[in-house]
Amino acid sequence: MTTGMADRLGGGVAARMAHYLQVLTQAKKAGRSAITSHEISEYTHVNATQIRRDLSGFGTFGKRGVGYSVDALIGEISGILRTAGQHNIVLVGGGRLGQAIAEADVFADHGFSIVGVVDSDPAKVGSSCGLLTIRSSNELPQLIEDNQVIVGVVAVPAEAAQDVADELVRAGVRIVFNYSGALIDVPPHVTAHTTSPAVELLYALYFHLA
Amino acid sequence: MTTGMADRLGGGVAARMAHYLQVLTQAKKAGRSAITSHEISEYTHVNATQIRRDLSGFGTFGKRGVGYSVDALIGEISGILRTAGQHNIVLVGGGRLGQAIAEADVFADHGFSIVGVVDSDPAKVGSSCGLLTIRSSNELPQLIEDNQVIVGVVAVPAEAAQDVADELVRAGVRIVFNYSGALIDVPPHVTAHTTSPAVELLYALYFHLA
DNA sequence: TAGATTGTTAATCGATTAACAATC
DNA sequence: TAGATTGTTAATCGATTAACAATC
Repeated sequence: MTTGMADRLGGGVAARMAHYLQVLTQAKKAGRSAITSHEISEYTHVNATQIRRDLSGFGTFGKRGVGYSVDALIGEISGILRTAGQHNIVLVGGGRLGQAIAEADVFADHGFSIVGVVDSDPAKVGSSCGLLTIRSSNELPQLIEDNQVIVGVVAVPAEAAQDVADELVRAGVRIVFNYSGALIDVPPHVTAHTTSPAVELLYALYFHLA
Repeated sequence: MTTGMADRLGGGVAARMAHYLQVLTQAKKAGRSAITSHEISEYTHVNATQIRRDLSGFGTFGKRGVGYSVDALIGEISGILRTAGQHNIVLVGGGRLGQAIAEADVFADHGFSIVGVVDSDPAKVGSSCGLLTIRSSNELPQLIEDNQVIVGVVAVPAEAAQDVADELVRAGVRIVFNYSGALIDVPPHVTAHTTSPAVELLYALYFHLA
Protein backbone atom coordinates (compact mmCIF):
# COMPACT_ATOMS: atom_id res chain seq x y z
CA MET A 1 0.00 0.00 0.00
CA THR A 2 1.48 3.32 -1.00
CA THR A 3 -1.64 5.40 -0.45
CA GLY A 4 -4.28 5.37 2.26
CA MET A 5 -3.84 6.12 5.92
CA ALA A 6 -1.72 4.19 8.37
CA ASP A 7 -3.34 2.41 11.30
CA ARG A 8 -1.11 4.35 13.58
CA LEU A 9 0.57 7.68 12.99
CA GLY A 10 4.30 8.14 13.40
CA GLY A 11 5.40 10.08 16.46
CA GLY A 12 6.38 13.14 14.47
CA VAL A 13 3.13 13.40 12.54
CA ALA A 14 1.01 12.84 15.65
CA ALA A 15 2.85 15.54 17.59
CA ARG A 16 2.44 18.03 14.75
CA MET A 17 -1.23 17.16 14.30
CA ALA A 18 -1.86 17.83 17.99
CA HIS A 19 -0.13 21.17 17.60
CA TYR A 20 -2.24 22.12 14.56
CA LEU A 21 -5.36 21.21 16.52
CA GLN A 22 -4.33 23.52 19.35
CA VAL A 23 -3.79 26.42 16.94
CA LEU A 24 -7.10 25.78 15.16
CA THR A 25 -8.96 25.65 18.47
CA GLN A 26 -7.49 29.00 19.49
CA ALA A 27 -8.19 30.47 16.04
CA LYS A 28 -11.82 29.39 16.36
CA LYS A 29 -12.07 31.05 19.78
CA ALA A 30 -10.62 34.20 18.22
CA GLY A 31 -13.49 34.14 15.69
CA ARG A 32 -11.51 32.95 12.67
CA SER A 33 -13.38 30.79 10.16
CA ALA A 34 -10.54 30.12 7.70
CA ILE A 35 -6.79 29.80 8.05
CA THR A 36 -3.86 29.20 5.66
CA SER A 37 -0.96 26.79 6.04
CA HIS A 38 1.31 29.82 6.34
CA GLU A 39 -0.60 31.13 9.31
CA ILE A 40 -0.54 27.74 11.03
CA SER A 41 3.18 27.72 10.28
CA GLU A 42 3.70 31.07 12.02
CA TYR A 43 2.07 29.85 15.21
CA THR A 44 3.52 26.34 15.30
CA HIS A 45 6.93 27.03 13.78
CA VAL A 46 6.33 24.04 11.50
CA ASN A 47 7.16 24.48 7.80
CA ALA A 48 4.05 25.34 5.75
CA THR A 49 4.76 22.71 3.09
CA GLN A 50 5.08 20.12 5.83
CA ILE A 51 1.69 21.13 7.21
CA ARG A 52 0.00 20.79 3.81
CA ARG A 53 1.69 17.45 3.26
CA ASP A 54 0.67 16.16 6.71
CA LEU A 55 -2.94 17.13 6.09
CA SER A 56 -3.17 16.00 2.46
CA GLY A 57 -2.18 12.50 3.57
CA PHE A 58 -5.65 12.16 5.09
CA GLY A 59 -7.78 13.88 2.49
CA THR A 60 -8.18 17.13 0.59
CA PHE A 61 -9.26 19.45 3.34
CA GLY A 62 -8.15 22.78 1.89
CA LYS A 63 -9.47 25.13 -0.79
CA ARG A 64 -6.84 26.38 -3.22
CA GLY A 65 -6.48 30.14 -3.14
CA VAL A 66 -8.37 30.28 0.16
CA GLY A 67 -6.97 28.02 2.86
CA TYR A 68 -8.62 25.67 5.33
CA SER A 69 -11.97 25.91 7.10
CA VAL A 70 -11.14 26.12 10.79
CA ASP A 71 -14.23 24.19 11.88
CA ALA A 72 -13.86 21.46 9.29
CA LEU A 73 -10.18 20.99 10.02
CA ILE A 74 -10.76 20.74 13.77
CA GLY A 75 -13.23 17.94 13.03
CA GLU A 76 -10.85 16.12 10.71
CA ILE A 77 -7.83 16.29 13.00
CA SER A 78 -9.68 15.32 16.15
CA GLY A 79 -11.00 12.35 14.16
CA ILE A 80 -7.50 11.41 13.03
CA LEU A 81 -6.15 11.71 16.58
CA ARG A 82 -9.27 9.91 17.93
CA THR A 83 -9.54 12.51 20.66
CA ALA A 84 -13.01 13.68 19.71
CA GLY A 85 -14.60 12.24 22.86
CA GLN A 86 -14.63 13.44 26.43
CA HIS A 87 -11.72 12.42 28.64
CA ASN A 88 -11.64 12.64 32.41
CA ILE A 89 -8.64 13.93 34.28
CA VAL A 90 -7.87 14.34 37.96
CA LEU A 91 -5.79 17.14 39.45
CA VAL A 92 -3.52 16.62 42.45
CA GLY A 93 -2.59 19.83 44.25
CA GLY A 94 -4.91 22.72 45.06
CA GLY A 95 -2.26 25.39 45.50
CA ARG A 96 -1.79 28.39 43.24
CA LEU A 97 -0.59 26.27 40.35
CA GLY A 98 -3.48 23.82 40.71
CA GLN A 99 -5.94 26.70 40.89
CA ALA A 100 -4.46 28.29 37.79
CA ILE A 101 -4.81 24.98 35.92
CA ALA A 102 -8.37 24.44 37.13
CA GLU A 103 -9.38 27.94 36.04
CA ALA A 104 -7.72 27.81 32.65
CA ASP A 105 -9.55 26.26 29.77
CA VAL A 106 -6.48 24.76 28.09
CA PHE A 107 -7.72 21.30 28.92
CA ALA A 108 -11.46 21.96 28.59
CA ASP A 109 -10.90 23.32 25.08
CA HIS A 110 -9.85 19.87 23.96
CA GLY A 111 -12.52 17.86 25.72
CA PHE A 112 -10.54 17.13 28.86
CA SER A 113 -12.76 17.40 31.89
CA ILE A 114 -11.30 17.81 35.38
CA VAL A 115 -13.52 15.58 37.51
CA GLY A 116 -11.80 16.19 40.81
CA VAL A 117 -9.08 18.03 42.71
CA VAL A 118 -7.36 16.55 45.74
CA ASP A 119 -4.79 17.94 48.18
CA SER A 120 -2.87 16.29 51.00
CA ASP A 121 -3.15 19.42 53.14
CA PRO A 122 -6.24 19.02 55.40
CA ALA A 123 -6.46 22.82 55.64
CA LYS A 124 -7.14 23.06 51.90
CA VAL A 125 -9.79 20.33 51.81
CA GLY A 126 -13.25 21.83 51.41
CA SER A 127 -12.11 25.08 49.82
CA SER A 128 -12.85 25.70 46.16
CA CYS A 129 -10.57 25.30 43.17
CA GLY A 130 -12.06 26.53 39.92
CA LEU A 131 -15.60 25.12 39.88
CA LEU A 132 -14.63 22.18 42.08
CA THR A 133 -14.18 21.62 45.79
CA ILE A 134 -10.82 20.29 46.97
CA ARG A 135 -11.08 16.78 48.38
CA SER A 136 -8.83 14.71 50.57
CA SER A 137 -5.99 12.75 48.98
CA ASN A 138 -7.39 9.47 50.27
CA GLU A 139 -10.39 9.90 47.98
CA LEU A 140 -8.07 9.73 44.97
CA PRO A 141 -8.41 5.98 44.15
CA GLN A 142 -12.21 6.13 44.36
CA LEU A 143 -12.34 9.28 42.24
CA ILE A 144 -10.19 7.66 39.54
CA GLU A 145 -12.17 4.44 39.53
CA ASP A 146 -15.62 6.05 39.52
CA ASN A 147 -14.79 8.36 36.63
CA GLN A 148 -12.57 6.09 34.58
CA VAL A 149 -9.79 8.64 34.78
CA ILE A 150 -6.74 7.85 32.67
CA VAL A 151 -4.88 11.13 33.08
CA GLY A 152 -3.51 12.47 36.37
CA VAL A 153 -2.14 16.01 36.57
CA VAL A 154 0.54 16.64 39.20
CA ALA A 155 0.58 20.20 40.55
CA VAL A 156 2.45 19.77 43.83
CA PRO A 157 5.91 20.88 45.01
CA ALA A 158 8.85 19.00 43.48
CA GLU A 159 9.57 17.09 46.70
CA ALA A 160 6.12 15.47 46.67
CA ALA A 161 5.92 14.74 42.94
CA GLN A 162 7.23 11.17 42.96
CA ASP A 163 4.91 10.10 45.80
CA VAL A 164 1.92 11.60 44.03
CA ALA A 165 2.91 9.91 40.77
CA ASP A 166 3.15 6.58 42.61
CA GLU A 167 -0.33 7.08 44.08
CA LEU A 168 -1.75 7.92 40.67
CA VAL A 169 -0.13 4.86 39.09
CA ARG A 170 -1.43 2.60 41.87
CA ALA A 171 -4.91 4.01 41.32
CA GLY A 172 -4.79 3.03 37.64
CA VAL A 173 -3.90 6.23 35.82
CA ARG A 174 -2.12 5.66 32.49
CA ILE A 175 -0.78 9.13 31.75
CA VAL A 176 0.92 11.31 34.37
CA PHE A 177 1.15 14.96 33.48
CA ASN A 178 3.74 16.52 35.74
CA TYR A 179 3.87 20.28 36.36
CA SER A 180 6.24 20.05 39.33
CA GLY A 181 9.45 20.22 37.31
CA ALA A 182 10.89 17.25 39.22
CA LEU A 183 11.90 14.10 37.38
CA ILE A 184 9.53 11.23 38.11
CA ASP A 185 9.76 7.52 37.42
CA VAL A 186 6.77 5.51 36.29
CA PRO A 187 6.39 1.86 35.22
CA PRO A 188 6.65 1.04 31.49
CA HIS A 189 2.88 0.84 30.93
CA VAL A 190 2.45 4.43 32.11
CA THR A 191 3.52 7.55 30.21
CA ALA A 192 4.96 10.45 32.14
CA HIS A 193 5.26 13.92 30.74
CA THR A 194 7.02 16.70 32.63
CA THR A 195 6.24 20.22 31.46
CA SER A 196 9.39 22.30 31.21
CA PRO A 197 8.78 25.83 29.96
CA ALA A 198 12.41 26.69 30.63
CA VAL A 199 13.46 24.34 27.83
CA GLU A 200 11.62 26.43 25.25
CA LEU A 201 13.01 29.58 26.74
CA LEU A 202 16.60 28.29 26.65
CA TYR A 203 16.02 27.33 23.04
CA ALA A 204 14.61 30.72 22.05
CA LEU A 205 17.40 32.48 23.90
CA TYR A 206 20.05 30.45 22.11
CA PHE A 207 18.85 31.67 18.74
CA HIS A 208 18.55 35.19 20.04
CA LEU A 209 22.14 35.21 21.29
CA ALA A 210 23.69 33.25 18.41
CA MET B 1 35.41 20.91 7.70
CA THR B 2 34.07 17.53 8.73
CA THR B 3 34.97 17.75 12.41
CA GLY B 4 34.88 20.57 14.92
CA MET B 5 31.83 22.44 16.15
CA ALA B 6 29.47 24.55 14.10
CA ASP B 7 29.14 28.25 14.78
CA ARG B 8 25.46 27.77 15.24
CA LEU B 9 23.57 24.64 16.20
CA GLY B 10 20.74 23.27 14.09
CA GLY B 11 17.25 23.73 15.50
CA GLY B 12 16.89 20.06 16.36
CA VAL B 13 20.18 19.77 18.22
CA ALA B 14 19.64 23.01 20.14
CA ALA B 15 16.16 21.94 21.27
CA ARG B 16 17.45 18.58 22.45
CA MET B 17 20.43 20.15 24.22
CA ALA B 18 18.07 22.47 26.13
CA HIS B 19 16.03 19.45 27.11
CA TYR B 20 19.09 17.54 28.35
CA LEU B 21 20.09 20.58 30.39
CA GLN B 22 16.67 20.67 32.05
CA VAL B 23 16.91 16.98 33.00
CA LEU B 24 20.45 17.39 34.30
CA THR B 25 19.45 20.39 36.39
CA GLN B 26 16.60 18.42 37.97
CA ALA B 27 18.85 15.39 38.48
CA LYS B 28 21.35 17.60 40.31
CA LYS B 29 18.59 18.97 42.54
CA ALA B 30 17.59 15.38 43.28
CA GLY B 31 21.15 14.74 44.47
CA ARG B 32 22.38 12.71 41.51
CA SER B 33 26.06 13.04 40.62
CA ALA B 34 26.16 10.77 37.55
CA ILE B 35 23.63 9.85 34.86
CA THR B 36 23.59 7.56 31.81
CA SER B 37 22.36 8.31 28.32
CA HIS B 38 19.60 5.75 28.92
CA GLU B 39 18.33 7.65 31.94
CA ILE B 40 18.35 10.95 30.07
CA SER B 41 16.48 9.10 27.32
CA GLU B 42 13.76 7.96 29.73
CA TYR B 43 13.09 11.50 30.87
CA THR B 44 13.37 13.28 27.53
CA HIS B 45 11.96 10.57 25.25
CA VAL B 46 14.98 11.13 23.00
CA ASN B 47 16.80 8.03 21.72
CA ALA B 48 19.87 7.20 23.86
CA THR B 49 22.15 6.82 20.83
CA GLN B 50 21.04 10.21 19.62
CA ILE B 51 21.91 11.74 22.99
CA ARG B 52 25.42 10.24 22.97
CA ARG B 53 25.91 11.39 19.40
CA ASP B 54 24.70 14.92 20.16
CA LEU B 55 27.10 15.19 23.10
CA SER B 56 30.09 13.53 21.47
CA GLY B 57 29.97 16.14 18.73
CA PHE B 58 31.30 18.66 21.26
CA GLY B 59 33.80 16.56 23.16
CA THR B 60 34.16 13.35 25.12
CA PHE B 61 32.15 14.13 28.22
CA GLY B 62 31.21 10.62 29.33
CA LYS B 63 33.04 7.78 31.06
CA ARG B 64 32.53 4.36 29.45
CA GLY B 65 30.91 1.91 31.81
CA VAL B 66 29.81 4.75 34.09
CA GLY B 67 27.90 7.53 32.35
CA TYR B 68 28.15 11.30 32.55
CA SER B 69 29.01 13.55 35.48
CA VAL B 70 25.89 15.65 36.08
CA ASP B 71 27.81 18.74 37.17
CA ALA B 72 30.34 18.58 34.35
CA LEU B 73 27.65 18.04 31.72
CA ILE B 74 25.58 20.97 32.99
CA GLY B 75 28.66 23.13 32.54
CA GLU B 76 29.38 21.84 29.05
CA ILE B 77 25.84 22.20 27.75
CA SER B 78 25.23 25.65 29.21
CA GLY B 79 28.50 26.65 27.55
CA ILE B 80 27.37 25.23 24.22
CA LEU B 81 23.99 26.97 24.50
CA ARG B 82 25.71 30.15 25.74
CA THR B 83 23.10 30.46 28.46
CA ALA B 84 25.51 30.32 31.36
CA GLY B 85 24.92 33.97 32.31
CA GLN B 86 22.08 35.64 34.13
CA HIS B 87 19.10 36.75 32.07
CA ASN B 88 16.41 39.14 33.20
CA ILE B 89 12.76 38.52 32.54
CA VAL B 90 9.62 40.47 33.30
CA LEU B 91 6.26 38.96 34.22
CA VAL B 92 2.97 40.51 33.13
CA GLY B 93 -0.02 39.35 35.17
CA GLY B 94 -0.13 38.91 38.93
CA GLY B 95 -3.10 36.53 39.07
CA ARG B 96 -2.96 32.92 40.19
CA LEU B 97 -0.98 31.88 37.13
CA GLY B 98 1.51 34.74 37.52
CA GLN B 99 1.90 33.91 41.21
CA ALA B 100 2.49 30.24 40.43
CA ILE B 101 5.18 31.21 37.90
CA ALA B 102 6.84 33.67 40.29
CA GLU B 103 6.94 31.08 43.07
CA ALA B 104 8.22 28.23 40.92
CA ASP B 105 11.92 27.91 40.32
CA VAL B 106 11.65 26.63 36.75
CA PHE B 107 13.14 29.85 35.48
CA ALA B 108 15.51 30.54 38.37
CA ASP B 109 17.04 27.08 37.95
CA HIS B 110 18.38 28.14 34.56
CA GLY B 111 19.61 31.58 35.52
CA PHE B 112 16.49 33.49 34.52
CA SER B 113 15.74 36.17 37.06
CA ILE B 114 12.30 37.77 37.31
CA VAL B 115 13.08 41.44 37.86
CA GLY B 116 9.52 42.70 38.01
CA VAL B 117 5.82 41.82 37.94
CA VAL B 118 3.20 44.19 36.59
CA ASP B 119 -0.59 44.03 36.46
CA SER B 120 -3.14 46.32 34.82
CA ASP B 121 -5.54 45.89 37.73
CA PRO B 122 -4.93 48.80 40.16
CA ALA B 123 -6.34 46.63 42.97
CA LYS B 124 -3.48 44.18 42.57
CA VAL B 125 -0.72 46.82 42.48
CA GLY B 126 1.24 46.83 45.73
CA SER B 127 0.38 43.28 46.76
CA SER B 128 3.11 40.67 46.67
CA CYS B 129 3.83 38.06 44.04
CA GLY B 130 6.54 35.59 44.98
CA LEU B 131 9.33 37.75 46.43
CA LEU B 132 8.30 40.77 44.37
CA THR B 133 5.70 43.51 44.69
CA ILE B 134 3.22 43.92 41.84
CA ARG B 135 3.72 47.19 39.99
CA SER B 136 1.54 49.20 37.65
CA SER B 137 1.51 48.33 33.95
CA ASN B 138 2.72 51.78 33.01
CA GLU B 139 6.03 51.05 34.74
CA LEU B 140 6.66 48.26 32.22
CA PRO B 141 8.80 50.22 29.68
CA GLN B 142 11.02 51.64 32.42
CA LEU B 143 11.41 48.23 34.06
CA ILE B 144 12.45 46.67 30.77
CA GLU B 145 14.89 49.41 29.91
CA ASP B 146 16.51 49.64 33.35
CA ASN B 147 17.11 45.90 33.58
CA GLN B 148 17.92 45.13 29.93
CA VAL B 149 15.07 42.64 29.87
CA ILE B 150 14.85 40.59 26.68
CA VAL B 151 12.17 38.10 27.75
CA GLY B 152 8.58 38.99 28.63
CA VAL B 153 6.29 36.39 30.18
CA VAL B 154 2.57 36.81 29.49
CA ALA B 155 0.34 35.45 32.27
CA VAL B 156 -2.91 37.28 31.59
CA PRO B 157 -6.34 36.13 30.34
CA ALA B 158 -6.49 35.21 26.64
CA GLU B 159 -8.44 38.36 25.73
CA ALA B 160 -5.64 40.62 26.96
CA ALA B 161 -2.71 38.61 25.58
CA GLN B 162 -2.27 40.42 22.27
CA ASP B 163 -2.34 43.87 23.89
CA VAL B 164 0.23 42.81 26.45
CA ALA B 165 2.43 41.30 23.73
CA ASP B 166 2.24 44.59 21.81
CA GLU B 167 3.28 46.53 24.90
CA LEU B 168 6.20 44.19 25.51
CA VAL B 169 7.35 44.48 21.90
CA ARG B 170 7.11 48.27 22.01
CA ALA B 171 9.20 48.25 25.18
CA GLY B 172 11.96 46.33 23.42
CA VAL B 173 11.47 42.72 24.49
CA ARG B 174 12.83 40.17 21.98
CA ILE B 175 11.19 36.98 23.24
CA VAL B 176 7.53 36.77 24.29
CA PHE B 177 6.68 33.76 26.38
CA ASN B 178 2.92 33.37 26.31
CA TYR B 179 1.05 31.35 28.94
CA SER B 180 -2.39 32.65 27.98
CA GLY B 181 -3.14 29.99 25.39
CA ALA B 182 -4.28 32.67 22.91
CA LEU B 183 -2.53 33.07 19.57
CA ILE B 184 -0.47 36.25 19.42
CA ASP B 185 1.19 38.04 16.54
CA VAL B 186 4.59 39.64 16.88
CA PRO B 187 6.89 41.37 14.37
CA PRO B 188 9.55 39.26 12.62
CA HIS B 189 12.41 40.38 14.86
CA VAL B 190 10.59 39.05 17.93
CA THR B 191 10.08 35.38 18.82
CA ALA B 192 6.78 34.34 20.36
CA HIS B 193 6.28 31.06 22.13
CA THR B 194 2.87 29.95 23.35
CA THR B 195 2.87 27.20 25.95
CA SER B 196 0.29 24.55 25.14
CA PRO B 197 0.26 21.68 27.63
CA ALA B 198 -2.84 20.27 25.94
CA VAL B 199 -0.75 19.49 22.85
CA GLU B 200 1.42 17.07 24.81
CA LEU B 201 -1.63 15.57 26.42
CA LEU B 202 -3.38 15.01 23.08
CA TYR B 203 -0.21 13.38 21.83
CA ALA B 204 0.14 11.05 24.83
CA LEU B 205 -3.55 10.20 24.63
CA TYR B 206 -3.30 9.30 20.96
CA PHE B 207 -0.68 6.66 21.68
CA HIS B 208 -2.64 5.42 24.64
CA LEU B 209 -5.79 4.96 22.57
CA ALA B 210 -4.12 3.66 19.39
C1' DT C 1 -8.98 37.30 -15.27
C1' DA C 2 -5.43 37.89 -11.69
C1' DG C 3 -3.85 36.67 -7.33
C1' DA C 4 -3.38 33.41 -3.92
C1' DT C 5 -2.95 29.01 -1.92
C1' DT C 6 -3.29 24.12 -2.06
C1' DG C 7 -1.54 19.48 -3.34
C1' DT C 8 2.43 16.98 -4.91
C1' DT C 9 6.89 15.93 -6.72
C1' DA C 10 11.84 15.45 -6.34
C1' DA C 11 16.07 16.30 -4.19
C1' DT C 12 18.55 17.21 0.16
C1' DC C 13 19.28 17.08 4.74
C1' DG C 14 18.96 15.49 9.44
C1' DA C 15 17.13 11.86 12.71
C1' DT C 16 16.80 7.23 13.94
C1' DT C 17 18.28 2.71 14.70
C1' DA C 18 21.14 -1.40 15.18
C1' DA C 19 25.46 -2.93 15.89
C1' DC C 20 29.81 -3.14 18.00
C1' DA C 21 34.51 -1.93 19.26
C1' DA C 22 36.66 0.77 22.88
C1' DT C 23 37.22 1.33 27.64
C1' DC C 24 35.86 2.52 32.28
C1' DT D 1 38.16 -10.00 34.90
C1' DA D 2 33.20 -9.27 33.93
C1' DG D 3 29.66 -6.08 33.27
C1' DA D 4 28.24 -1.83 31.71
C1' DT D 5 28.20 2.19 28.97
C1' DT D 6 30.26 5.34 25.81
C1' DG D 7 31.71 6.79 21.14
C1' DT D 8 31.13 5.90 16.31
C1' DT D 9 29.90 3.74 12.05
C1' DA D 10 26.66 2.50 8.47
C1' DA D 11 22.21 1.91 6.75
C1' DT D 12 17.33 3.41 6.86
C1' DC D 13 13.82 6.33 7.55
C1' DG D 14 11.42 10.66 8.01
C1' DA D 15 11.66 15.87 7.66
C1' DT D 16 12.69 19.79 5.10
C1' DT D 17 12.85 22.64 1.20
C1' DA D 18 12.16 24.53 -3.41
C1' DA D 19 9.47 24.39 -7.19
C1' DC D 20 5.33 24.37 -9.70
C1' DA D 21 1.06 22.75 -11.72
C1' DA D 22 -3.74 22.71 -10.32
C1' DT D 23 -7.53 25.38 -9.00
C1' DC D 24 -10.24 28.25 -5.97
